[in-house]
Amino acid sequence: MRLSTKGRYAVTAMLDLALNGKNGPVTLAEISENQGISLSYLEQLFAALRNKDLVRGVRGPGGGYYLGKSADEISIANIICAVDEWVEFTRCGGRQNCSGGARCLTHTLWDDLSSEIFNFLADISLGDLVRRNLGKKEEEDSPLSVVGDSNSQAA
Amino acid sequence: MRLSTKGRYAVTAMLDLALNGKNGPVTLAEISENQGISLSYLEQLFAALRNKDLVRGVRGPGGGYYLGKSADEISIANIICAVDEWVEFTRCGGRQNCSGGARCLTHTLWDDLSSEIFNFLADISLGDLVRRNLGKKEEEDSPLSVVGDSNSQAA
DNA sequence: CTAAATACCAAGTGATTTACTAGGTAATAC
DNA sequence: GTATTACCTAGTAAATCACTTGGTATTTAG
Repeated sequence: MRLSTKGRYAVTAMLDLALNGKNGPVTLAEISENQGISLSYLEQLFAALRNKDLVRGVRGPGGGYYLGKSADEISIANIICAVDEWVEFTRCGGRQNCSGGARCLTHTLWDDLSSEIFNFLADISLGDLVRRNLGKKEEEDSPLSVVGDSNSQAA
Repeated sequence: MRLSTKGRYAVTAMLDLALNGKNGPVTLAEISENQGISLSYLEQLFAALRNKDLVRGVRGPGGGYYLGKSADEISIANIICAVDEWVEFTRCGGRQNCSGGARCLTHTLWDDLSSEIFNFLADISLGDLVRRNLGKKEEEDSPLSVVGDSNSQAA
């Protein structure tokens, strides 16, 4: 699993689309304005998202983008994998002199960890994030946050 | 949370160190040989790890590296944060015209998600991975894997 | 005391990625 | 028909990646 700023841009843009696309398509110009991402960069990201059927574009005036499927069917892992091409880390494709050595021991461990992270992100859907956000908007000061307090201990 | 190949190199190297460092220090030359990582690149990674007290170096013949603390006290998040400098994603540092707009809504959501991923990795220690690996070595074909089958569905 | 082994350090490098700009073409609503 | 939108291609400065080169500092073995 590769998790870079590019993936964050994509997740952020998709979140914006999910939040604002309730009635009618959302233009990339709006997302660009909302999220402060350059229009052309968004076009590149959405080309990748379109290839994976995560979004659907409509041309012409009044056009824009819809989600390609329901927000509940789109996981964060889907989004990140669409724009951040998966790169194979281990050089030994199972074969080679690597098998059996101490080298593949850690490779296997890393692969397991990698799967765990992937599954973690695959379990969170765009719909989850939207509901989470709406809940926050309405309760505002209710201490019932699903995601924990998240006072940026991730720094 | 930034998760790139650089972080994987660091985690892999630390895993190698934890597995082979039971008696006496492990040299970077050994890790380089075991894991197929260039010696000088390892030196750079270990410089960062040393700064965070995750490893301790011993010079001279018979020298090498020890873990800076017990494997149970070192989380995967610790390792990745040591080598992959944390980059702030949102441009609005809380202030600015951003607050209140639809922009910060998704920013907040991303921050929450980011925290979740961080906490997830902060909950896995090097010691966990080592025990996981030893378990696998001894049971080999027992279907009691802690991490699931992980037949690379993360691809 | 000397030589070898190791950590430690600094500079540079080609390849790739990032986020962007520029300059289009294609389809559609009005 | 014209404006608006998606869609496409090429290029680019800056950063990052993984590595090479060429050292210096410290410690052990002999």
